[in-house]
Amino acid sequence: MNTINIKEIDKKWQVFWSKKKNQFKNTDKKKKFYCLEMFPYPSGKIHMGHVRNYAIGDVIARYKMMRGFNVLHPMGWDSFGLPAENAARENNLNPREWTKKNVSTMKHQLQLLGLSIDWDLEISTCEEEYYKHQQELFIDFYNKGLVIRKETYVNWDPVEKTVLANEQVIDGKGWRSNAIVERKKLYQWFFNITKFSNELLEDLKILNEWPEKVKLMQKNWIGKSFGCEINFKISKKEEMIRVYTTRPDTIFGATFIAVSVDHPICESFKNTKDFIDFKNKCSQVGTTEEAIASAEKIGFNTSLTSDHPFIKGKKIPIYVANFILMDYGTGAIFGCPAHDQRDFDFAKKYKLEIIPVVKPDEGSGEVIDKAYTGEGKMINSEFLNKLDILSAKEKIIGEIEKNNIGKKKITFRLKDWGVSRQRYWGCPIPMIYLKSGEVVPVDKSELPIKLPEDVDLNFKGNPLDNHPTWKKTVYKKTGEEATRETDTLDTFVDSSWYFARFCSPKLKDKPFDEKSLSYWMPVDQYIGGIEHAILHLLYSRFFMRAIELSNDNVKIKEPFKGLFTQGMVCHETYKNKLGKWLSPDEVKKDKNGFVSKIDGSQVKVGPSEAMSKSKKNIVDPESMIKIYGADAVRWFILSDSPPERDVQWSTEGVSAAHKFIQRIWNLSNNLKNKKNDKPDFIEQRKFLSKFNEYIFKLSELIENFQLNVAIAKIHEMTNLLESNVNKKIDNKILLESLVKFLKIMMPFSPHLSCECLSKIEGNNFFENIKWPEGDESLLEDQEVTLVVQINGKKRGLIVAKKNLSEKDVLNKAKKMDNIKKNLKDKKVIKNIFVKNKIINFITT
RNA sequence: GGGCAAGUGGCGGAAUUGGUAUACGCGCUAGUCUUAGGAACUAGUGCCGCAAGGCUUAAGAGUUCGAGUCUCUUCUUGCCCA
Repeated sequence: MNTINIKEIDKKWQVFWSKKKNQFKNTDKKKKFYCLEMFPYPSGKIHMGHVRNYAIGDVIARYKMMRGFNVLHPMGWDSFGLPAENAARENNLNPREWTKKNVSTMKHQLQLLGLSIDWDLEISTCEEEYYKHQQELFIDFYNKGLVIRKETYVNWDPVEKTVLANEQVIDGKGWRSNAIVERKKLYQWFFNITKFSNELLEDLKILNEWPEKVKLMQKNWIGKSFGCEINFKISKKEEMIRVYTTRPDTIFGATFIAVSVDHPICESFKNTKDFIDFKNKCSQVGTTEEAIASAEKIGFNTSLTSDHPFIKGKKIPIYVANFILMDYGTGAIFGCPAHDQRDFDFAKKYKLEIIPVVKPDEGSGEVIDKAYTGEGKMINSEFLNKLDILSAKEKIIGEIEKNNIGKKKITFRLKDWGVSRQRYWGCPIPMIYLKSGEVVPVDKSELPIKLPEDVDLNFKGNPLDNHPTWKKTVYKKTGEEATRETDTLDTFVDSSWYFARFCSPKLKDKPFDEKSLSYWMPVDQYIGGIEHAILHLLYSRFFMRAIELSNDNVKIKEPFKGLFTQGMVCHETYKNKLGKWLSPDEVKKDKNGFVSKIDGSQVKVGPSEAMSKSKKNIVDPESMIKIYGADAVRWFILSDSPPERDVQWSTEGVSAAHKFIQRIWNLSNNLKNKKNDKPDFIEQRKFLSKFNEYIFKLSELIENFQLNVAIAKIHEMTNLLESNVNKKIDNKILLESLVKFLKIMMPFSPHLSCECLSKIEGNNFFENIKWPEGDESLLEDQEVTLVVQINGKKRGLIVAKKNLSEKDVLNKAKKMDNIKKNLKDKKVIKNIFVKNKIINFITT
């Protein structure tokens, strides 16, 4: 036995593949396969999450290539973003330098994994060659009315001095800075994603290769709701307040009206001190639904009242309330405290009337300490009484439309996508401001609008705005002086079309070549983390539609045909006596558990959690590759758990994978040098039949993403091969099987497979590597094991040829000792026979 | 509070979709070889029992010749939304 030299072999094949530039280009242009993994942010080093993501993708890409597909498997860098700015500030260098250094480190690390990536297609979003085209797309979208500028309240992060998207606000705090978010009014650029609200929702139905879970999350995010607009007349005035509600059935329980602080009716008292104070109070709460829902409900009494549209003579007070947003619905609601928790809280606080209008099947229907939101029958509602909620809704909407005081309406929760960021390290927005106040796009010939290199990052606020000369420009059409937009684009924009750029990544004059795009798109298999289930995927779906709308030669709406979301990589956590986190490097296993390497003291082992810096439970991929080799690291991360679930990294596991690699190496060497025996044909046939079954199984498992099971089956194949080495089987057949086996392993452990195959088949083995085909005819003479049951209990097994008749099975079963014994003194009333599965005797 | 998953040995997990529960791997136990073992190999390993045998997929019920898988109830955990 000789030991495998993983370092040498890894390097040898990585160099070999990099020279074989077109390893994944197939001559058959019809069968294309675009395999894409979410590209990384160049934060410094790759982590195990990347390893898992790209190992999964590589299995799929290599498998498809072996199946004869023309495979596109590119990689790039999501390289704009705030961390570069922060790091640059700390280290006093340009974000570009920091980013470039990280890209080169991480590229090297990815290459150590032996991925089948075509590095000729590499792109980086912070390079002019990329963002130039993004600016072009921005102008195209603008010309199609898909880019709008509007003044809205934004989530203002006071530490980053920038605007955050709603989804970047977590628990009322900035997702990066963790600072409490404020509300601030600003002019912002928006992508008109709501134009496609309904389409984005409806087309989820055709994405049948997406996880149901992700589709559900998107559906909830888009949030289509049916409701109704109702005009409430302000008492003694001609003005109306238009409210939106999804519960028009509860109109008889309406005891107040609440409007947003920005509602037009506030115009008349907007300069009063009380109102200004109130408004200031409101602005301390973030703009997320969550922040608003959890904040204390406060109101401002306008002293106005409104006439209830269905109860003659009833007047209800009008409040301004902090939980009503101007950009959802109409910015006004009617409050029904009995059946909405927010309204209930509000009514309690301001001592407003609470009238129950829905009575549950049990109980009195009285609403005391909590709003009732369940099913029931209408009460206190005149002509709606006794109806259930749904019928009441229909009836009241009918009445409202008949009386001409409102109409049925569909509303979406989805809002337009604010893309302005007050930051340096992003794509400049190609718009200019004229002296007249007009805002226009720059001429396309002026692109790219480059980022300046000489910026002062220590300036709090927007560095581009602070730059002495950058924003000064000239409007090409008229020659007049103008000012540049100093905001840059949200980095989600960068990642919303990179998949399209990969189809023609070096093209100079256009974002993409339409022909290449229609050939490669959509991405056949997209792979990445579940954390991008909503935003990145939704934005990309929007972008593809926006591109289609602004380019007559593009006819693709959905960018990702298949989607797979992988789980996280976890590791046990360790704490010392003082409660301080210890890293896996700082502890070792002892007879009594884990102890500290430094002082030998006892270490408390905590639950396995997602690897994170704060818990110090990180394992560095590069050092693992150095110890165990690329194949073992890839092998282990795929072997232990289903890819969609979290996996636990363990030293034992990766070491076992390494031992397995060594075992295959030995097996391959032994079989190659084995002397030939006189074959026993029955033995041989048995082996071939079993081996053949695995070939079919493996294809199926890979197609279904059951990579952990695929690896288990490869282990079984190994056991089968090893146990047959010393049996009377023609060596040629064993060797042929070994070659097939090594090809099956290729997508998982390409270095090992290539090394072994090159030794068996010589240096040209790589020219035409195909996935082994199973033999249908061999499946026919498989042996099957039938279960013999008595009253559903297992009493014996019959190993027999496939498709044995009921009669034959029955005869065999009745001859078995255990069956004879158990059937004695009993009368068989019937038997149940399922071909190739079971025979079950039913007795009295 | 609502929605969606999931619950199988000491651990990660498998189960042809209603037909041998615990594949495969880790760990553990014993043995062989070795100067050594954190190497390799061999055997064993769900639980109870000396055995025959019995029991077992979070708990309980139901459908069925037959349930990890289907239905209902309860409990627990995770994720998303509020």
